[in-house]
Amino acid sequence: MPDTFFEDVRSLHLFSKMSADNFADLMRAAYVQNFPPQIELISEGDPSDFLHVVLSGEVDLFARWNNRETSLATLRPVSTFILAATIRDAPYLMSARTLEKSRIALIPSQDVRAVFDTDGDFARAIVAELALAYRSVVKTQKDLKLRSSLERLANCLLRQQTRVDGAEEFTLPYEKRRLASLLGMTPENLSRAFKGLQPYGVRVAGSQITIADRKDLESLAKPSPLIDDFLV
Amino acid sequence: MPDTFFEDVRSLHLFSKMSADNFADLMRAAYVQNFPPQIELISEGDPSDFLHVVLSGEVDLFARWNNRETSLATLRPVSTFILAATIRDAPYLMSARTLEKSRIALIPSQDVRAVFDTDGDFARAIVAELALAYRSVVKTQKDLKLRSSLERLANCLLRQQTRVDGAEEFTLPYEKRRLASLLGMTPENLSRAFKGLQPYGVRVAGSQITIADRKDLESLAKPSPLIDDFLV
DNA sequence: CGCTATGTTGATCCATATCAATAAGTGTGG
DNA sequence: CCACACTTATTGATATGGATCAACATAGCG
Repeated sequence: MPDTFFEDVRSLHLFSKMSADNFADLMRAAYVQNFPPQIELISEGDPSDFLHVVLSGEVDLFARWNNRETSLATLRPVSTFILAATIRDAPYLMSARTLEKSRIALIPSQDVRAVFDTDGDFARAIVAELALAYRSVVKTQKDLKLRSSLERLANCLLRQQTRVDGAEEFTLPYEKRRLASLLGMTPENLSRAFKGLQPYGVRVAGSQITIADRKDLESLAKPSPLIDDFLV
Repeated sequence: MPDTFFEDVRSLHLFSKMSADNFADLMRAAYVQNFPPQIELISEGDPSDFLHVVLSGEVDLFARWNNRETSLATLRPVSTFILAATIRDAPYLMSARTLEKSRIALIPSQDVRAVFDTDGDFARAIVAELALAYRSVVKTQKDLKLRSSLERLANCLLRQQTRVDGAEEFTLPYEKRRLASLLGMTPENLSRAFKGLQPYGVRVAGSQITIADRKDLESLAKPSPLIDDFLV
């Protein structure tokens, strides 16, 4: 009944190096579920009962406060989320919702913590994962505090272009309204920011982006590996 | 010659549970240095040669981009910094400077990674530390994206008051100009924000803050454990 | 005690949010 | 397959939070 999601999970850095026994322990009570779009998988403040793994589809991590809401990250297969909360046995800090039909694996948090307590390799894999996640949030914070919204958008487009191997034309992987939220601005402002990038050779048609001259856009964006490079 | 800083370092959660042997390995090439105020200890982009430990004094973590600068965190004794960069053997994402005369212990990063590779307990301690740090940055990001500067200041004051066990009057632990930067605003704007909190019972005299009625201030600040509580 | 850095205040400017209206997609059921 | 409804995107007008610039006050510090 649990289909072949084991391999997908196992393929993650987080789980690939642990012993088969420990992995089996983790998977014993794990299960997979299919969710339609726009389902709130977890809500901030809830106890972290499961470590989640996106197997297919797309998940939005967001946060609410005082009737406001902001998107913090987008997760695509195959990746885990809510690892820090699971480890600390602390409530979720973010909520998560499916953006499209998604398959999510759920691994009981107590099992994760139990294996973590005994398996040094697993602990080390978690360290690598958390350190990467930490650095990623720090970069986002620098982006938010040091750049204007126009600069953030410019750099975001350059990062996207890099992800598609520098192709001059590509499709935005987000709905614009969500992109605005991720970048910390309103949808209206994003529309205007796109226009503001026209003088730098950015063409927008729906979700199709064309960057006529990367150098030109870079002259405005001033990308930095210490903010924009995923791997650093 | 290396004085008694061993115990201070050992007392940290990060090191308290590891074996004496492994701790000795870590300390073998470690050393302590005294720095005057305003010394830049590390610069973003530099390779992470040392894990740093603040033994006394005060350290500012900040970042620069395009001639702008922002403070990201303040470190007080006894705490480590640059752990994620050390673990990943990646360049620092933040710069650090002493704010006052400070004693800093420097532990070679390669030793940290070596012990990390063999000592599961140490790896687990690092996980706990990183998970906490990660959650702390996420909270800051929510604060930045969901709140206005007035709300950020109000909540910051409430957090400070909590740190001093709810005393009605306390001293700001930061220079105002740095507080402004931490909160993502200009010094001028911070001045005005303090005035904006007067109607909520906040009195400011230099760095002395008086909160006449916490409830009143909370009605504006709407503090949330998922943003403002250190431990959650 | 004076110098320099920090903090305050006021005037103005600018970026971004908000509000409102329209247009363009997207999906659904007849 | 089209028509309708609903959501998303754009555009314009306006408001406002926050930045900038400039002057002055204040407080540390040598």
